Amino acid sequence: MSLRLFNTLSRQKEVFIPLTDKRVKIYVCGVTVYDFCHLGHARAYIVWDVVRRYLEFCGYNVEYVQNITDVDDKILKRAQEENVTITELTDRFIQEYNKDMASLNIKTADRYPKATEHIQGMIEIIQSLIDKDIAYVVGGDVYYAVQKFPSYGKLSHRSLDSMQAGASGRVADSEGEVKRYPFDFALWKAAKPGEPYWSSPWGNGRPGWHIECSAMVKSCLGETIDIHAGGADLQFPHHENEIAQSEAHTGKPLARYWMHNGFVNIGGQKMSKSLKNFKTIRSVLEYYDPMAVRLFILQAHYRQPIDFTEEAMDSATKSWQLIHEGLRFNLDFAAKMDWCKDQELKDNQYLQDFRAAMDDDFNTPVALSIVFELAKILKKERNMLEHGSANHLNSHEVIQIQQTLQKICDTLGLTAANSATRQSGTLTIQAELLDTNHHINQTIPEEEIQLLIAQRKEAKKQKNYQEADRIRDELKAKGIELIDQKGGDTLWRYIST
RNA sequence: GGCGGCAUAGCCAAGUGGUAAGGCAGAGGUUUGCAAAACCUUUAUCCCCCAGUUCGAAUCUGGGUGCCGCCUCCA
Repeated sequence: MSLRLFNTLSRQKEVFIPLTDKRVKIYVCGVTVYDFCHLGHARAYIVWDVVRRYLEFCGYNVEYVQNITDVDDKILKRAQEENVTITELTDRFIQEYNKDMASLNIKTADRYPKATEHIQGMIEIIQSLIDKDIAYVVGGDVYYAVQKFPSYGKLSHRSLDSMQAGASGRVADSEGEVKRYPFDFALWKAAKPGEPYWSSPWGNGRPGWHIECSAMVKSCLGETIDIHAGGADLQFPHHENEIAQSEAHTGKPLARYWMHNGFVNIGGQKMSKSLKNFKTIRSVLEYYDPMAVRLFILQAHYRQPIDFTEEAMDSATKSWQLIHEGLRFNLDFAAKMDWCKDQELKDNQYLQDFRAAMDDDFNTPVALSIVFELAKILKKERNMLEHGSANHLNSHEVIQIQQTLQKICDTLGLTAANSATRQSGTLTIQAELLDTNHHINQTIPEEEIQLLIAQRKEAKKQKNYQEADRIRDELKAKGIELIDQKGGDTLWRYIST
């Protein structure tokens, strides 16, 4: 089996063959840092994170570059509104971006080039396009003449004719039109008074939006890369224009594979800046576990739209608990099982099924069905033990299943590490695990819980069920759940959310 | 107007020619003083509608209906 992925260029699934054996160069269009990240960003970067992790799982050496747009009209506007410099503004939101990504367990890119650090590279490309008579200067602006690039439209599969016919009203009426042709786009914009600027052969100004990616791809990864990815909304015009710039400049294909992720909808409607219906990542994380968010996103295929609803998130939250319990198995039961460490993970049917799913254009919903299967086995074993029954798988089998689950979850970026969970009161729990759960409402000391449990046991013995139930209710109100075992013993744990 | 996507159980969602994965929710049972937790079992004769191709279609073809997106800053 080999990896096949959907290439926007051909609109087909293609076998993935990297430019250089065992190395993959990926460039992902990053954020414009003038505001908090929203769920759409979460989806995009989770999806590309999984693509990257899977390629690494397959043994590729992945070079992952994601740019930061730190100069553009919106940044300028926001900086003016807040009366700060653009650097102050962008530095702040880069920090916020990093926090959001870390909470979602998104691996950091190998490089985060900033637009402002690549102005010289942009100027060089623009100059070469002018020299080739593909770009033209008007006043202090420079525009790209799309009609000079014969394959313009090949990515988004549209022709200049059809766009002009359709856009009718919109195309003609832009203010102060100095372009020779409606779909020509800016490579360089002359600075208006009071705006930050860089000097250039065409006067003081700043780069257009699209040119930065052309310059940064070239500088960081080279003239042709393997995968160029981004949200579906970047397909046109952003990526189309990048292709026009880079390929006219180098004469070589910019990327072999173009991948685009679907949107996040809110109540069936696209979440967007203009509709003002977007939800920020941190506002969502106030209510939901970050891994539930990841699961919510990976439960649909990356090219399909997903609808963010409370119901879907509740479902994902509960689903995550199942996986989480599977992942926690080794932590909770390492001491109980006849645990042989350092056992090597052997290839098995689950891993093969996982590969088959992911090889088919990153079919994470199917991959997750395998995760659920594994997690259920472990959860069951765990509960058998917790409820005092004997386990029925031998430790060797359990370890293999545990490690398989761990491996697959690592590849999907699902981790138990930064996720709150229930915690059992009487079972051996490793210190490191306790550390991760300190934010759980630790309201009552353990001794007190044990005392109440003992009192309840005594009440039950005397058939004083009213008192026994009262104690049970009292603990429940404090977030503690009792588990009566078969032999008459009682365990406790925090109620899972 | 141009281009594209989607329509599968109460909800979410795979499958894309061989007789419906998975998650959530629901139901029944075992257990229990009663619960909870847990465990076991179970939940679409059918995949928007019509016609066609085929031994056979949710899956292919033609037509229809509905929803959504891109063409404008956007992940």
